[in-house]
Parts: sequence; structure tokens; C-alpha cells
Amino acid sequence: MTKSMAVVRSEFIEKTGIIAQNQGIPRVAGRVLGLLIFDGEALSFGDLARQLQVSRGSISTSTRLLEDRALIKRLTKPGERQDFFQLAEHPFPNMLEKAQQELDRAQADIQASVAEICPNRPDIKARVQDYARLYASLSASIKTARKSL
Amino acid sequence: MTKSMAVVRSEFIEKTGIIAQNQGIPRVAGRVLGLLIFDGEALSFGDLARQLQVSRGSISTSTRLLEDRALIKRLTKPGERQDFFQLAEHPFPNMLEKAQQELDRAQADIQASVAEICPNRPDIKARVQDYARLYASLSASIKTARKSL
DNA sequence: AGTAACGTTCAATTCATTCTAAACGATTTA
DNA sequence: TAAATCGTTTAGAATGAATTGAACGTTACT
Repeated sequence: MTKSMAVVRSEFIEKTGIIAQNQGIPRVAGRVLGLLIFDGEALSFGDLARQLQVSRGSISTSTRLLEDRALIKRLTKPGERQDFFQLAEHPFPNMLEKAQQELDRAQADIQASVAEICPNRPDIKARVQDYARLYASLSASIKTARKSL
Repeated sequence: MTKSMAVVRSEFIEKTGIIAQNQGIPRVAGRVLGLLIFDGEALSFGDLARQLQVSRGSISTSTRLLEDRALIKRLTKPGERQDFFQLAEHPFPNMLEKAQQELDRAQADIQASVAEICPNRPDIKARVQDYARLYASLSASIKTARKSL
């Protein structure tokens, strides 16, 4: 038994909501993204609220969040009062860029601590430095992944 | 004016708490990890509770979480009733392993959707497949980072 | 002008998670 | 044997984030 397209679509959208949530992004934002990935075409503000069954307030904050991260694009159509939204051109590299920034910030925070550890405790310094290196490596590897997309 | 070691230590521990929280790990667990990174030596269960000023319950759940992820090791000392904890040997690669597993799960979830999309909608399939590829790339690049530590 | 529809904002609510504190069984010490 | 200490568990409180819903200013129709 093969699922109907509608069911596959709905389940996919829910998955993207959960995944987003696991990454610290509001669930509704993830669902908006999933909907736009699946449908491809531009959808109106009202459509998003209707299809996802959430308040217009949620759509407003979610779309702004996704816009900020360059994952979606806001469009206006002549003769149309509503805003429209569709996937950005290269959404996934943009996602990684944001993740990388957060790692860089963590790395910088730890590095600041490293600099403050007095030199006659080289063992402490080494361990904290290793911890900083973790985030540096992660950031670097994400940069690599970004290019491969 | 250079900060005292005690202040540097305390600030570092708070930073690790915040960073952990940003990654979806409870703050106390992050602080336990930070304390063990900084001090290096094995600390007793009671010491952790006392120094971090949190309940024993929190220490219990935090240490178990960190143990599960192979970031710390539980030790028992002959003639000592308390459990002791210290950093695992290669804590940071282990951290990445866990992160990678989560990415793999996300990738698998999305891939399952891809498989269910009917073939006469190749455009949809392609977009969702691209999304799955994002997590595949990330996982692969983290695997690389893991080796570099 | 007046009405309607739009997107945004913000206070209030809901929801999930984290943490505490007390109770518990197990083990050690007196 | 009694009392103390250990780590765990759990119910409940505290905290923090996400979502709603109403109010708002703006713009477009009639």
C-alpha cells in the first residue's frame, strides 16, 4: 500500500518541524520551511497560516526568522496585497552558514578563557585549549560541507 | 589587571553551561563537564554538588547523561564510598559521535519521505532529496572533524 | 470617508524542560 | 542494631520558550 501524496507531504512537513525543533529553531518555522521545500512554488502568507493551521502571528515571526537566515524569500506580486514566500536559491548552504557562526562564537568564548589562564598551569591551559579546538574543527568541517552543496 | 584563577575557572564553567544549553544539553550537565575539564583530576559526587551548588539529584542525572555520551568516566576508589568522576580519555571525538548520530537520524527520516514520493513528481523528489543531502554532507564532514581531534 | 484585508507587535497563555527536595533502598560506620 | 551516608528516583515547583489572539498602523478597495 503506497501512501497518497497528501499524506507523504503532511508527514514530511511534520518531520521538518521536529528536526527544526531539535536544532533549537521553533517548530512552526521548520514546518513553514518544509512546506516550501515540498511545494516549491511561492505560497501566500494566508496560505501558510491556513495550511499549517497556526496563527498569523506565528507565520509572521517564522517567516521573518527564515528570511533572516536566507532560507526563504519574500515576494510581492503586482496587484496582490498578500506577501508570498518561496525557497531561497541556495537555502542549505545558508543554513550551514548560520550554524557555523554559532560554533565560531562558542570557540571565541572558550578561547577568551584560554587567554586568561595563567601560564604556570599549562595542564589546565592545554585541556581548555583542546575544548576550543573542538569548536574550531567543527566550524572548519562545516565550511567544507557548505562548499560540497 | 589579570583575573584570579578562581574567577577564570568560574567563568569558564558558566560558559560551558551556556554552550551546553545552546546545544540542547541541560545546563548543569555542561557545568559539570566544564568543571571536570578545568580541574582535570577526579572529583567526588559530593564535590560536584557542593562546588556547583546544585542538588544531588541534578548531579545524578547530569553525570549519567555525560557517562552515556562517554564524555566522563565514573570511578570508585577502594575505601571510598563516594563515586568519583573525571574526563574520559577522548571526550571530544565522543561528543562528535553523538552529534553525528543525530544527523544520521534526521537524514534517514527525510530519506524515508523521498522514497515515498511518487516518481512522476521528480521536481518534488529532487528538492526533498537535496534536503536529505544536507544532513548527509554534515554527517560526513563531522566524521572528518572527528578524526582530526 | 468608510470598510476590509494585510503584516506586525506584544501581553497573556500554554507547553515542555530543568531543577529541587523529599523519599527510598542499599551500604557503611559507630 | 541504630544512625549516617551514598546515589537514584519521582512528584512538583520554577523556569523559559513557543504560540495565540487581540490591538495596531498601513494600504487598498467601494
